[in-house]
Amino acid sequence: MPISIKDIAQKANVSPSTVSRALNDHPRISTETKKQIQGLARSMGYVPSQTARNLVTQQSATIGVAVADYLDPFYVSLLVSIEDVALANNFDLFVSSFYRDHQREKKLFDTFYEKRLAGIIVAGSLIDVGYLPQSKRLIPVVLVNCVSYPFSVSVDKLAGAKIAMNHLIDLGHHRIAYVSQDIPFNTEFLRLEGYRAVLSEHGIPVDDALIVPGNGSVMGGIQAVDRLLDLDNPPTAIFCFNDMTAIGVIHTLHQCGYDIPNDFSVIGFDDLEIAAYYHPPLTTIRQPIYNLGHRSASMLFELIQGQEDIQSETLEPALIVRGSTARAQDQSTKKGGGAIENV
Amino acid sequence: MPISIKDIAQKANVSPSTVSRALNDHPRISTETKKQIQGLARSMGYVPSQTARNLVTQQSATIGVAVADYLDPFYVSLLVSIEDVALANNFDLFVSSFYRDHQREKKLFDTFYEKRLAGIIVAGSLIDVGYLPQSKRLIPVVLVNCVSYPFSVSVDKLAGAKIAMNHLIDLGHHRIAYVSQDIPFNTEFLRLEGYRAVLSEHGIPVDDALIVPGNGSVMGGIQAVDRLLDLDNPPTAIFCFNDMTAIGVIHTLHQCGYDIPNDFSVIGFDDLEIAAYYHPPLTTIRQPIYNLGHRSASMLFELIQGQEDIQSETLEPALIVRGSTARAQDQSTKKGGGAIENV
DNA sequence: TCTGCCTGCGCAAACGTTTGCACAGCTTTC
DNA sequence: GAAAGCTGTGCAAACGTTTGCGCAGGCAGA
Repeated sequence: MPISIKDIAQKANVSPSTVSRALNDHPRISTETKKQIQGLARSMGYVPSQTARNLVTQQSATIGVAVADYLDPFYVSLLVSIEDVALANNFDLFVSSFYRDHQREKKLFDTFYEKRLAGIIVAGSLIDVGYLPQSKRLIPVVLVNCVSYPFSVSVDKLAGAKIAMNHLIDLGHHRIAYVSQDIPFNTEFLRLEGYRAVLSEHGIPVDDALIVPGNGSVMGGIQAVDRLLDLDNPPTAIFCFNDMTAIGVIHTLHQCGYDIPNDFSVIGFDDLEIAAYYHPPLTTIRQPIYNLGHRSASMLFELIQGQEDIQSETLEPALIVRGSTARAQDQSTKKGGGAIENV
Repeated sequence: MPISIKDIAQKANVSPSTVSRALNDHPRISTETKKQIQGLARSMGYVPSQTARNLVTQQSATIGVAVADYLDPFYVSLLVSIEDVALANNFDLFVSSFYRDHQREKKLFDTFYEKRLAGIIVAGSLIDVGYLPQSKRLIPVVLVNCVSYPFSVSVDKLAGAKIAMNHLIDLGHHRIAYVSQDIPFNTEFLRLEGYRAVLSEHGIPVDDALIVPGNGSVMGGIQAVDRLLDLDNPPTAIFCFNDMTAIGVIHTLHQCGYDIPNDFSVIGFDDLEIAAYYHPPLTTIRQPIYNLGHRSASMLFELIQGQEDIQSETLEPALIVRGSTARAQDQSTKKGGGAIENV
C-alpha cells in the first residue's frame, strides 16, 4: 500500500483534486498551497501511480519495441537509438525479443496491447503485413526493415547486396557464395535478389550450390562453411547475411587453417561495433542503424500525434572496406565481364 | 476506445462481473454461459486491460530489470536467462539500461516504482546499498553482483581474478598488467584485490604503472594498450576487466603488428559468446551467466511470494583456456615461487 | 451598488477491472 | 416437508488518478 494522493490530501486538509492539480502544476491553484503540497508529497515519499493515471487518461507514455533477437547486437544498437527519441519525448520503452519465432511475436503484440501502450515498433518482424488488420486496433505500429508495410523505415537491402557483390567482383572474384538466413522474409529475399542480379550483370552463372543456409547467428556461419568446404569447387569469396554470420564463417575458416582475406574474402552486413574490432576487421555493408532507429521512433511519434501524411522511408547502406576482403588470388587480373567458367 | 468487459456484458445480457468470471475461469459460473461469453469475447476482439486489472488487484505481473549497459553482451545474456524464469512464472519484463550512470539508475528506479512493478533486478548497480532504504518501499529488489546487498546473487570476482592471475603466472609471466574499470564499484575492487594478492603470493612486487584504467568497453581496452606500450618496461601479459576490454586490447596490439598470444598473453573475464569466436579465441574467466540470471530471478520471485529465509548466493567462476594466452617467451621455464625481479 | 470576471478549491464521475456479499432458485438431507 | 447447502448470477465498492463543472469569495468596471 504505497501512499496515495488521498493520504496527502488528508494531511493537507484539502481535497484529492487539489493535490492532483498541485502536483501537475495546474494553473488554477495558489502558489502557496502548491508549494505546501509539493513539499508534503516529497517528504511523505509519494510516487504517483502510472497505472491509475493511464487508466483514467486512457493513454500511456510508454511505447513497445519488439526486436527479432536481442542477442544480435544490431537490434540492441537499434534499441539505443529508439530509446534516445523516446526519452526526448518523455516516453519510456517496453522492449522484448521474440527470438525469431512468429508465435512469440504474436504473443508479444498481445502483451503490448494488454498494456495499452501508446505505440509499437517491431524490428525484424516475421509476420509483416499481419500487422495491417491488427493495427486497426487503434494503436500505431511502425515496422523496421519491412517495405511491404505502409509505416516503415528500411535500409535498401537490395542496393546493399549489390554494393557488396560489386565489391567482390571488382576484386576479381567470380566464384562467390552467399550465406543466407533460414527464415524467408523480405530482407532475406532482397539480398538474394541483389546477389543474383549482380552475378547476371557480369555474366556469371548462378550456382545454387554456392547459396547455403545460415540463420543470422554465428552458428549459422559455422555450419555454412562446413558445406562450402565440402564442395568440389569451393568459392573464393563469401557474402554473408550479416556480421554475426560473417564472424562464424571467418572463425571456422581460421579453425581449418585458412588465412583471411588471402584464402577467402568474406563480407558481412550491418557494421556492428565488433566488425571494426574483429581480426581481421570486417569488410561489411553498413546499415545506418542510428538513423534507422531514430527515424522509426520519430515516425511512431508522428503517428501517435495523429499526423496523417506519413510515408515509409528508405535509407541507403554503405560499403565499409576493412581487412576481410582482398583481391582474388588466381586470376586476379580478369575483371568482370564475360562468362567465366569456374576453375 | 478498445472494447471492454462492459461491451461484452451488454451484448450477452449479463453483468460485467459475470463476464469477468467467465473470462477468468471462475468456478461458480455455468459452463454454458462461460462458453458463450468466451466466444463472444474472441469474436469481438476483446483484449483485457492490464492497467485496470493492476489497479484493482494492486499488483502487476511484470518485473523490472535494470542493467548497467545493454551494449555489453554480458548484460543481454543475463537478460535472456532472467526472461526464462519470468516467462515460466507468467511474468513479463520491463528492461532498461542506465548506461553506467548513477543518475539514470536512480531515475530508472523511480520509473519502476511509478509503474508499480512486482519486483526489480539490478545488474551492475552503481548505487549499491542505496537500495536499502528504498526497498523499504515494499517492492522487492535483487541485485546481481553486489555482495554488500542482502538479496543478491554474485560471481566470486576475487576468486576469478586469482584464477586468471595464477593461469598467467603458471605460464611463466611475471610482468602482468591489469586493465581496470574506471567506475570504482565493488566488482572492480575485488578483481584488483585478486590481482594484487596473487602477485604477492608469488613474491612479485606490484608495479602501479601496470595498472591502467579502462572502462569496460572496447574503447577502454584500446586506450589502455596505448599507455602500456609507452612503458619503458611493458608487460608480457594483460589481465582485462572483461572480454570487451580484452577485445579492444587485442585489436590494438594487432594494429601495432604484434602477435597474440606469442608477443602478449591476454585474458578476459565473462566468457561472452564472441570470446569463443574471436581470433584468437579468448582465454577468459567464465561467469556462469545463465545461472546468475536464473538464480537472481528465482530469488526475486521468492521475495515476491513473501518467503523469509532468503540468503545471498555466490557462484563460482571458471577458467576457460583458449588461444589468447601462451607460455611466456623469455624465461619460460621459471615457474612460480621466489621473488622474481622484472627484466 | 450591481454585474461580470477571475481565482482557488471541492464534488463527483469516470477509466476497466475484480471480488465480497447478497440472493434466488434449485437440490440434497434427515 | 422443512432445513441446509449448493449454484449461478447481480450489485456495488474499490483501486488511484484526472478533470469538467459548480460555487464562494474577491476584485474590477460601469
